[in-house]
Amino acid sequence: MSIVAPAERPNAQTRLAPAEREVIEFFVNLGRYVSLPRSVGEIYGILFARGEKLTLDDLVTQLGMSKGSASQGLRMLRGVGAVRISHLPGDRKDYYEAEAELPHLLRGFLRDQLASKLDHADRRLDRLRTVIDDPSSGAPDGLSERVELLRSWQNKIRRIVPLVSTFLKI
Amino acid sequence: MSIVAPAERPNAQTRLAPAEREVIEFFVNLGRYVSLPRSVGEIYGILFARGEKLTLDDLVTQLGMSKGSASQGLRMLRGVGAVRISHLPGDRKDYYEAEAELPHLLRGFLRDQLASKLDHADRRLDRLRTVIDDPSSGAPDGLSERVELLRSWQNKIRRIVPLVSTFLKI
DNA sequence: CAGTGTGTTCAATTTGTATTGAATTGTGAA
DNA sequence: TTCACAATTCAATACAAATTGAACACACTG
Repeated sequence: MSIVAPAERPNAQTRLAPAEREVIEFFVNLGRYVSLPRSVGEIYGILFARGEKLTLDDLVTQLGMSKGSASQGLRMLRGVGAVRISHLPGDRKDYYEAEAELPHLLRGFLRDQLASKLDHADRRLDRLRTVIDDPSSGAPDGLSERVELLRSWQNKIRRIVPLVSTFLKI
Repeated sequence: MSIVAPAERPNAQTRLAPAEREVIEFFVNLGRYVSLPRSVGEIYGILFARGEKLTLDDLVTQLGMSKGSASQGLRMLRGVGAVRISHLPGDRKDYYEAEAELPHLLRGFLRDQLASKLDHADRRLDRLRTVIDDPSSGAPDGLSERVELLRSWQNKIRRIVPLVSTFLKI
């Protein structure tokens, strides 16, 4: 009985140049701060490092990740405008490249992420107020004042967004 | 053989007033945006809702969480200055209350979280540059220019922080 | 001291999130 | 149509993070 050596599966990361690996790790780290999955950071990282258009299949082989991950990661990145999609004539593949302009990236983030979250918090605060105003809700002393404080925070934050936007010339 | 009914363990959440539950959920949600564990949001939430000093044991019984969670959650909240600790004469317990002033909270966040992360990114960028400058790193064409772009982002973000701070009168 | 009432630690468990890959859908070409 | 290829979906799995609770450490008290 002979023992078959495990197939030499070339760990995909191996073929990346050191410089590329470093850039990828940079974005993976950056993504962690906003709790993005590693795969998303990797995808943006390699697109940023290469500075050229890559296909889903390129990502799969170069990064050694599954098609599923690549597909979902690209969807997220498209969603916030961090990658652009394009096509080559006579080629059915989708080609992706990194959007590297900070203003563009931030605009996407402010619009898609922050705005919707602020709205959600608004609705939640409204509901909170009606609950508290109901005498049977058992609201502790002074709670409604503290909730008004929350609303004033909310308003301040809303006024900051355009301030930051103009500073960044978005 | 008689079947003993399961002990009537009053689900701790039950004793919370509706208004309190609503406030707690608000902060749990808020915390999710910055990926804080639910327990942390709950702790800050009940402290905010009550507006009075509570002990670790109060949190355990009122929120129905373990001592371990309460202890660790409080440590984190203390760390960013979101709760204040105090003591009563002749009482060994620690009493906690929520810091409800936005400026104070943001100051803690900016200092402890953002600043250290920007520094970390700085170091990472420096390393990235040295790697790229090494000709054997296999850096793709134009990468060093794109990395310089990253540095300019970084600088812009650094200039925004004081801007926001003054606007919020921190 | 021993005893009691605190808060903390951390290995084990539970819960939650990301990733995989086979099945599926969509689409253009022949 | 059917074929061939590309991307997406999603149930199963692997992985990561939060929570538990019992053991521990500490410090005041009698």
